Amino acid sequence: MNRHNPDFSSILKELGLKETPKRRAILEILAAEPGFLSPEELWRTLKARFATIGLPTVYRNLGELADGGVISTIIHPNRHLYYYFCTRVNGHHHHFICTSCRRVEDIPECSVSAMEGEIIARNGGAITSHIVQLNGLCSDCLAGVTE
Amino acid sequence: MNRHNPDFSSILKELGLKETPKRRAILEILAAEPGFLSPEELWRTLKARFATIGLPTVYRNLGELADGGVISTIIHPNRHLYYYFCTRVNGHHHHFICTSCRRVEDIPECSVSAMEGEIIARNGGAITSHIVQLNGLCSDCLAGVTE
DNA sequence: ATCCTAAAGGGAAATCATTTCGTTTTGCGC
DNA sequence: GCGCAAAACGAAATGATTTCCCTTTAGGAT
Ligand SMILES: [Mn+2]
Ligand SMILES: [Mn+2]
Ligand SMILES: [Zn+2]
Ligand SMILES: [Zn+2]
Repeated sequence: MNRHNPDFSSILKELGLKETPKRRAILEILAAEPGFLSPEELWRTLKARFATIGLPTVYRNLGELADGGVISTIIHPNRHLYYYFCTRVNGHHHHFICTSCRRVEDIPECSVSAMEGEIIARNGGAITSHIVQLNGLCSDCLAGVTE
Repeated sequence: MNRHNPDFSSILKELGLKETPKRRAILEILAAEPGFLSPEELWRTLKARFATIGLPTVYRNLGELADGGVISTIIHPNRHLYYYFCTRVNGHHHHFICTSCRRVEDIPECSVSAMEGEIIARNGGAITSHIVQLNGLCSDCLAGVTE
């Protein structure tokens, strides 16, 4: 039930998604991966396990799982899609991504929620969502650079 | 020199960009716009002023100006490009965007910089940049919805 | 165990925002 | 004014992502 042993059956059931071999494989691969993956990279890994699997299947599943909050998207300067296994049910949090090795680390505290109140008080309106992502070098990559 | 009367000549000179009529028009249109624009929308406006202007010219200029920090990009769920006039020289800050009318408002305080220190202390590594964007409804759109 | 049906997958093709390319024009320092 | 690098043109290419239509499958009901 932790990051490397989540209960995929329950997760999919709650989302109303059928538990198919490919869907499960997508979750397994993502959950085992310390960094974010592109749909195409995931597809290459999947093709080693399945005789036939289409790229549209990968896109479709990633989209559904992201909508369901089981995986999260990464914002990349190249504006391509990247996904990371991180369920929303772990509570609201954000991510630090290493631009060198792609590793993703959780940032448990959310800096925005604390100030939402005063922002609304000042500007009016309503905040429905927010995006926070820290980019940089993880400790390993930083050590490699400065070594 | 405020938002609606910036010194485009100086800005472009500092960036080492020539002051062409089209480049100036792009800045003027963006600076007069309260919300974010797509390259294509900007192009349509520009075509009213110039007999010929290519979409690649718009993309190229937007890219250069964003690289130079004169305009900033908006993160949109549809993953298309949107730009907003907001110079980096105004100091580090972030934006609240109205998902209904596209209005952009500055958020002067940065919630992330305060916590960067402890994040690094905990995880190691180095933070090189961060993304923060608040999405919601501006006061006008909220009033319209609830009226 | 078999049926049934909506959901899922396959694969080829389309989409279309964005970029590239080769050529022509233009800003601007001298 | 000259010269040249930067800028703009426009047609064409690119390629990540989506659409389409047909086939297969998961899983609840009989
Ligand atoms: Mn996470
Ligand atoms: Mn701003
Ligand atoms: Zn948050
Ligand atoms: Zn900030």
